[in-house]
Amino acid sequence: MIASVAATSRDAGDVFVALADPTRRKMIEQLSVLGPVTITQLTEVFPISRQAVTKHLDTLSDAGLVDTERRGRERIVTFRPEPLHEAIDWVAAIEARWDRRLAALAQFLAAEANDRQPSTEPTQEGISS
Amino acid sequence: MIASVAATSRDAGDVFVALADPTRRKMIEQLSVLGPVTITQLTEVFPISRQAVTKHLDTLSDAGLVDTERRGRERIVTFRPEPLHEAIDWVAAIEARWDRRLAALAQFLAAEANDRQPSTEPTQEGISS
DNA sequence: GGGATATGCAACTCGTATGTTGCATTTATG
DNA sequence: CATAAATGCAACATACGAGTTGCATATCCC
Repeated sequence: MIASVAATSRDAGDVFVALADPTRRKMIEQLSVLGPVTITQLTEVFPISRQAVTKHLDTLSDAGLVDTERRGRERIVTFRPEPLHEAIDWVAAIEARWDRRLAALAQFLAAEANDRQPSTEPTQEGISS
Repeated sequence: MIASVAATSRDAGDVFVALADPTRRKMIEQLSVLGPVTITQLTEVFPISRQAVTKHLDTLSDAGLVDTERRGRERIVTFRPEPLHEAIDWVAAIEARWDRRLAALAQFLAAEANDRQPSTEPTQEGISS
């Protein structure tokens, strides 16, 4: 099951890059409320040129966060929330590792307090150089 | 309740900026597994100079994702997962808005299908220009 | 004390992200 | 059909991020 990886081969990092810019975050906020809008309509909301908006949309598109569709002479931009899960998954994995490490450390300390022969050492308490 | 805002006044955007760089994400992954390490120890893991590592740590520190503490001639770097929640909260808020909008749209369409007098319109179906 | 180790500070290069402006192209419309 | 509207394409300016190197400072250890 290779599924869930788009054809244009995005990267989880692309989502973070897309979210790193405040203007793009505001764009996503707008799109999540307004629903599908035109590039020109979206430009009216921001104090930057239409071309700047288009570039931001390109970045959001690379991250899979927006989907565009030509309709006559205008282009409809639609928000796509799915890639946000990739970001959340990464964050969740980090927190899981951290919690696991803390648990292992707590267990190690408890074992050391009871006994003087710790059988199960935590993965690593810092690097032993 | 102004609480939970650090003294150095971070921004939720700082977290996204910190996570936007692949090297910094790998640093966080390392820190979440290794636990507190020295700058020099952390540098040994990456193919970049110590100064480059320090700059990344500064960015992570600005985001509140790491905490450093001087110990003798060395500096101990510790991972701080708390700010990650700010990022998750932002994402969750966006998804909530989107879902709310979809629900309102579905309700609107259902009402229009049954009756010809939609009483409760969705917030907005695109911009009516 | 003196050398080795760990870090801090500053200047510099290089690439690219952000934004602009000008012009061309396509489509809708009176 | 002629014009306005919406967008695409390309060149340009500017700022900042990522990384490097050189040197200074502080601390540990023999």
